[in-house]
Amino acid sequence: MLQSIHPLLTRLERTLDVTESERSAIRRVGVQPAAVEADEVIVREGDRPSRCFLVAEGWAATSKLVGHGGRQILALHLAGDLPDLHSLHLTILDSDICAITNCQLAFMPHRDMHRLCHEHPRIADELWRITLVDASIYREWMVNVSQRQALSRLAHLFCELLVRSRMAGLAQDGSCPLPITQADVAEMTGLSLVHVNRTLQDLRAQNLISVGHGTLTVHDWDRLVELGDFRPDYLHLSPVHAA
Amino acid sequence: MLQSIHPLLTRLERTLDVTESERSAIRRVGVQPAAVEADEVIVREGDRPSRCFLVAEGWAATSKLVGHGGRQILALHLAGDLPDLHSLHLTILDSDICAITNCQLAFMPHRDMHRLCHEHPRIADELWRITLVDASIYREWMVNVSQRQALSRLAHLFCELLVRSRMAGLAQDGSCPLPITQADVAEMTGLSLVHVNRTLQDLRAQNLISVGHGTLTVHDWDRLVELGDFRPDYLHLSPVHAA
DNA sequence: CGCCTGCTTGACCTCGCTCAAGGCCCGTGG
DNA sequence: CCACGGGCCTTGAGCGAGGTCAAGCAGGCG
Repeated sequence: MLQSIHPLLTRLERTLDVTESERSAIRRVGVQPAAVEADEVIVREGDRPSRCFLVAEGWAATSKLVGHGGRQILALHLAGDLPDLHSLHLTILDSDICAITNCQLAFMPHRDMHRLCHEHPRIADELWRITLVDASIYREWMVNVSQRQALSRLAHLFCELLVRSRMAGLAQDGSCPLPITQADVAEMTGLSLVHVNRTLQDLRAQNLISVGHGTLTVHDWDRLVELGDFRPDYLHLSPVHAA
Repeated sequence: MLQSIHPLLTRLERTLDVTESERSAIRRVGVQPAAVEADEVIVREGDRPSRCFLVAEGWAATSKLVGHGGRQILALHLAGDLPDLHSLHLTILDSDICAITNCQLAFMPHRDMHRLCHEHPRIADELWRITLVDASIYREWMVNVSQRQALSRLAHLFCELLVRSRMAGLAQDGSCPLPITQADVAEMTGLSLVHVNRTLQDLRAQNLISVGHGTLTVHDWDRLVELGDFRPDYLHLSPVHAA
């Protein structure tokens, strides 16, 4: 159990004004660190976990396999995210969560989390809120995959990634890490790998972005936002971050 | 304020073993009934509601407008559902919610809901869980619109509708109300109206279902499940209902 | 009777998929 | 130092699921 920098505390302080008594309660939540390799499955559909985890470093993804062999990435998790927070109240997992890059994780027992919630309703509310923001992102992704053309779809994804990276403290102005392959992008957007490739070339040719070598750089934010029909309200940023 | 049959109580008793003291606390949540006509907007993207509502009767839908004029239906709400429960912790709504049929609604002030949650953590947890099940359904819908072919996509939708209608006490064996137009189905599945029409004909021709006149009848549940790649775990039914 | 909403059909087109092959980069081992 | 292999990215060619446009039809209601 870390004393000075508890990962959950770090995360909560991003969006909540944590009091001193809350702070020490959070520190009492047990933490079991773990390192996983890229492509490793962290938790699997059908699991009944007794703990949940926070991504301290790296990228993870929630995904589902489909009947005919396809896979859909449903959510991306950056540093500070709690990919299976919902397991606190849903006993059986309905999707896989796997590491996209090498990750540092912090596992925390459900028991401790429940105690924390019941002793500190403000924290319970904030954790609840976090799961609601996740749900809001699902809604927007659904619109993305079902309504937007390939070009807008990728534009929207990159807009979101830049904003969220910035929130996680990973970006500098127009650039953020993008440690994913084109195949991953295909699974996030429901496009084929080949078409993702061609669409990326289109975005590059229009001088909107550069992607490659693990980095995304946005050259023309306004046009990318326009093209991607990106309105960030669905991220429910606190006014501080939206600014 | 209803005494004997409070709509929230009715809903919670479906999935929670409500104690006597909880019961009376729930009854203290103010209820303002309202009737809305089909196609009326109930709450709108950008609103900052100070109350949330339960669908007592009828069908409602959460939807978003897209840049180029399209609309995506993101969720369906049947009797007993709480379409904007997330407004308890997200101040600004990110989608519209509108009535599909004429609806009876029960509005409940956030203030009362928050008091209920803080005095009765089990209820707070159950309401949290309800929002998590909604999120799980978003995940599955995302898979549906992005990965399955039109035929499977509709099959999956109808499987879900029958199961959920049954949970809401609206179905009898293979049949349930389906008070929606083909245009609505198109907006739920991300298909064009024309293609929905043809795909429905295909489903009918295969003797899997009958649709029309406001009713859905499933003739061959097993084959429909197979075709729709339908695995109901994502609905997180309590074992009681899953049976 | 006439209209409006919802369903159906036909014809044509296109966005994105599939299959297949080739290129680039980098790490490994001989 | 070079050969080899494996990810990952790129390109070409052909095809098909589903979109779009346009029109006609059926039934319920004022």
